[in-house]
Amino acid sequence: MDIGLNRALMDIYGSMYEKEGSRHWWPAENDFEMIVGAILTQFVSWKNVTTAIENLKRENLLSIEGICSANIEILEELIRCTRFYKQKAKKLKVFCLHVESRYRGSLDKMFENDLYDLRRELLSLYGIGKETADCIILYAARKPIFVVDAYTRRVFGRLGYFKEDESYDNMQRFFMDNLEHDTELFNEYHAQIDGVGSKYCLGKSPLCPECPLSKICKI
DNA sequence: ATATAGCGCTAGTAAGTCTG
DNA sequence: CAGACTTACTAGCGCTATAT
Repeated sequence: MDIGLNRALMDIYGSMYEKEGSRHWWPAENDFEMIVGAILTQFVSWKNVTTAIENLKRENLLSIEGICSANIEILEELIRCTRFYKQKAKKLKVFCLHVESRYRGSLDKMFENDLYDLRRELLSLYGIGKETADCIILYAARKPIFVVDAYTRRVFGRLGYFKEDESYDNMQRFFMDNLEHDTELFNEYHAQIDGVGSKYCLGKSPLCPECPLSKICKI
């Protein structure tokens, strides 16, 4: 751990937190809803995910048994608003069938695995890449792993820490090497980056004057 | 004549992952 | 690596209808 970097990262965190307050991430009623959200939000804004989750709830399909037994075309229709709906319907099926067959439908049982075993297992499933796996580990299993994404790359790129095309692993290592491994900190830190990335640090015409990081930003 | 609200259209943008 | 997946929302624009 580099003490200077740790202090810089905690300063950045403090500036964001001070302006935004706690973000209470991830917004879901339970672990399973969180996981469904994580899969559906791939390359889609959160607003559309909310609609899809409401659809699933309305049809009483927002559960492992529900998804397992649901007709795939019905499922596709309910989550259509989250783009790539055919792939995503299949992804939900694959995940739920896996938990059903290997853990008798118990997420808690699955979460008893240690962090890196759980990560390997999630990554082996169709539809779960690094970001989704890490989101599930942090926000549902509540184990300390740092989630990075396109917002992280953009925000920290503009702060001068990352290249435009920095790899997922490099970004993740950067945070995990220089922060205390604490589930609550990782949770809130990612949520704060997400907030700044979607509210101020926009791709086109960012709103720098309002941004909590403007005083330490390079652009 | 000018202002403006409402509508339809287009282009750009949006929390990734898999396959070959 | 690039290509595939392949929807929804919205800002921005021109157009028209109605109000000043």
